Amino acid sequence: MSKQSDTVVPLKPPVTSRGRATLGRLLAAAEAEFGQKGYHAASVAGITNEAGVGQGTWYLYFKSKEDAFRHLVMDIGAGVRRAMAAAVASASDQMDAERRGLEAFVRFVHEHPHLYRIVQESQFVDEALFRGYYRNIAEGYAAALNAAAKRGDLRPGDGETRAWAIMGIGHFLGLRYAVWEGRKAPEAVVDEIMRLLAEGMAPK
Amino acid sequence: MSKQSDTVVPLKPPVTSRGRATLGRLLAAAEAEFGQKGYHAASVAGITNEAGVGQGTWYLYFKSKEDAFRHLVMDIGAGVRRAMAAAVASASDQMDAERRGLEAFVRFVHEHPHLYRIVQESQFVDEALFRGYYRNIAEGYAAALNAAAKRGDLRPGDGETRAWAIMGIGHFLGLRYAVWEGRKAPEAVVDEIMRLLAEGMAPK
DNA sequence: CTGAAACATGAATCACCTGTCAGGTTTTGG
DNA sequence: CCAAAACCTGACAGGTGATTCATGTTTCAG
Repeated sequence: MSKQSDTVVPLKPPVTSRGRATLGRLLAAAEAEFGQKGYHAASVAGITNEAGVGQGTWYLYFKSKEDAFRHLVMDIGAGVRRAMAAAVASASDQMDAERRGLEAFVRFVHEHPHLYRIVQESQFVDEALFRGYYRNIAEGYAAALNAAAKRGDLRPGDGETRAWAIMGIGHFLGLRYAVWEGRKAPEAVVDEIMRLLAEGMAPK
Repeated sequence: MSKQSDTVVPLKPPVTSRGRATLGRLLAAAEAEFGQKGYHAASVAGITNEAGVGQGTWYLYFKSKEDAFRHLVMDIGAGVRRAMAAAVASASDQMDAERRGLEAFVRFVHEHPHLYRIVQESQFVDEALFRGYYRNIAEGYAAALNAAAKRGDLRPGDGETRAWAIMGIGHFLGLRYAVWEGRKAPEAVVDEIMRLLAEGMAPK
């Protein structure tokens, strides 16, 4: 079913401005179609139709439907990491970084409403791609948490487990608010989450 | 694309034991096929073939491919809630319930490896079904957390936000260990998560 | 034992999809 | 301006898939 992700071939960029415009429309249409219908239900005909080009044009820019989908997933992953890294850069301490990261993530999802569905679908297209998406995020995150713990910015504890746990919290936060309700997370909710992350919820 | 979930018609159970056996094989085959390939890539022919029956037989038991899928999602949701409720029933206090619930969830996923993919796919088949799956779990959970806070078993705080946050943690815990590695979560990992939930990670 | 109800079949229908290709049109470098 | 390169097209070949249906076979109450 799914080919290995190392078969990805970078698409050579178009040379003319007409070509760049066409590619741009195709990418936008593909993101919308894949995001709305999922990988298998999305059709190349639907995408090219929405982009306003002939069906054959698709194959000037992508090796196949699967190839394009893979690029989309990797682009999205890179975008998430970039947005969060930027948001966290100016944090004063690690707990501040957590809040900024969480908010930046929800904001990114809000701006890329197809993100969840595309990433989720990737597991049916290429399992390695799907795992890689999360592992890439988790890896850098775990390292940051471990460094923070070492420097006393967090209580001692395993950064990897913490990273996956907080990713889970962020995932559902984004799902509920950005994806389902099309808005950013209410401040009270982020406050409550930060309280949970900072002090837990066990009675004293 | 996706019909409303209120059109679900309960399938009338077969009368003879032969019929019940056939339905059982069909359901098992459907769960495996949908779980491995996703909704759209799974085929009725593949399912009936795996179940060892003719293609037409499928339509004696299900109104359509979509109808069967819907039933599968609802069955899985009910199973998750039942397993977790049972695990939590004997807890001594709320933090104990958290640990038991988390472990029960990962155990359930471990025993139902197709759960994640089937639930994730449901959003492309019927969005309301997908949201309902999580909302159903969250609702009861939030109520339990609020009650625990009221009785002093947890620090004061919003149960709903806590419920979604902990669901997120559980989701990624199940994904990493039960789904990806086919095992239960290591005790050290659960310990670390419980520490995070109980006391947080901010420096004192 | 028997007739009606339940259950089973797989070929056929109709719809739709990916990827290709022969034959255009548009853009660009010189 | 002009030839070469880039870009575009949409019909078509070769498939797959969901659902129906005419024709059986099996089960069971009476």
